[in-house]
Amino acid sequence: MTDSSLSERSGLERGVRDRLLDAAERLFCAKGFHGTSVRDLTTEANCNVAAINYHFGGKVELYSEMFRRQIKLVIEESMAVIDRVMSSPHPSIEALIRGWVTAPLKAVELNEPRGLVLQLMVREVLNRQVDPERIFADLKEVFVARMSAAFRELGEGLDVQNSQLAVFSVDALMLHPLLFMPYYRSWIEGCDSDKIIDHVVRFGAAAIRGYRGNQA
Amino acid sequence: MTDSSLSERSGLERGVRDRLLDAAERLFCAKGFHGTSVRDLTTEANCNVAAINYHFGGKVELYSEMFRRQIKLVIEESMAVIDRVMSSPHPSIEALIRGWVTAPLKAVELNEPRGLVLQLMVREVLNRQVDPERIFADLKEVFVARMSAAFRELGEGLDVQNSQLAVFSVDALMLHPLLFMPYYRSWIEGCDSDKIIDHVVRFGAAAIRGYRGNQA
DNA sequence: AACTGTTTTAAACTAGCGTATGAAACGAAT
DNA sequence: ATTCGTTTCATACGCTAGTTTAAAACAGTT
Repeated sequence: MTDSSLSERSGLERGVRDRLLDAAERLFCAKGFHGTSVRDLTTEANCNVAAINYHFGGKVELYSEMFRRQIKLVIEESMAVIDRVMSSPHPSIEALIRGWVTAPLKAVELNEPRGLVLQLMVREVLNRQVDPERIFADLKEVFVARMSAAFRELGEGLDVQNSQLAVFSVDALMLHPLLFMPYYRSWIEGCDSDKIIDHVVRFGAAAIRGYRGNQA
Repeated sequence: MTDSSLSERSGLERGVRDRLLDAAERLFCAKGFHGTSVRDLTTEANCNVAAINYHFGGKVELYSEMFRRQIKLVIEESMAVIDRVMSSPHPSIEALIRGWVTAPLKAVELNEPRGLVLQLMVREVLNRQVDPERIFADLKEVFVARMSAAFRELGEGLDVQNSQLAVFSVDALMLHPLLFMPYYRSWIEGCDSDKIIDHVVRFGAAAIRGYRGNQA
């Protein structure tokens, strides 16, 4: 049996299964699904080609397994930020948005995995190698619900639908530079990640504040 | 010689070259670059496998050729919208944003090529099959410059950098539902494309209006 | 030491890809 | 009618992909 619990051992010497997941994380994020071959993966993990099929059943199964592991981390981190900001002495829309977008945008500027995974998430939704519903189920139930509730607390006058749309829109404001950072930097003079973060915070907060007044 | 001018003929009976470009438009948008094989393309265009290499030199060249043709259309259409709104009796930020985002979002809801190409553009930037600089050169020079100037005219108090960032952000507000429309519809109750368009207009306009006051 | 179930290995397999080739068909000009 | 450049065709090539196989290595149990 290919029981995953068998692979959780000391930590010093990781098993083939875990080494493959690590390799998948690095290579898929860097070169995408089609750009990464099973031979790339197995040489990176120092194991035989057959190991992928033995442990996971195939290339796509390894892919979605790695994906689930990463999404879980991203969601937990985001939830922690919401809790921290909302339980601070003076929570504000600005602080909430800043807490949300800073880590990913900084990460993508430094080519750290945290940012690359988010890029890959978008790429994945567009390329449809994996059923997205299975992967994003938690995102909807947990994150959108929690964040839109926070928006309703801070920006008075938002109803449920408006606040959910606002969450999507702030996500848009973050994802856009996350995907197109190089264009921001080369097309807009004197534009670095700090400038972008400040802009997103101001732009998003202004939108939420002014949203109510602009009915119809 | 593979002269492209030869292929511009009556229009009733299109040549192989044009049929291939049409097939490329349909198939690449639907299934992506890797998901579409040269055999898919040539059977869709009713021609021999070798035709792609003969007329374009290879699969990627056909891909970027189709891409250029589409981008040109998108840019021309967007510029026309700017001109129309800005020369109307009472131009407003709302009208400008609405003119910009309505066509693409409506198109993607109806699965029309206009919207699918925009999705493909994003996918392309992320997958890097083609040098993006070559494709997006016009976008920068023409569109961003023109739209940010319009923003400066309408939303007083914006400097050059702010207005450029605002253009990127409104682009973000449009691209996000364009990419994730299914999630909007299923996660947010009672959400259709009209609701989304209204939201983007209100959200974006409120952001630009309130932007100035929120300095630092 | 022999048995047992699991994991790893080298090698082969099948399928599909993009591309290349050389001959045949075509069309206009002489 | 012949020539000549262009286009189309059937077919084959070389390669790499993901997967499978069957034997060997391993670890734990009796």
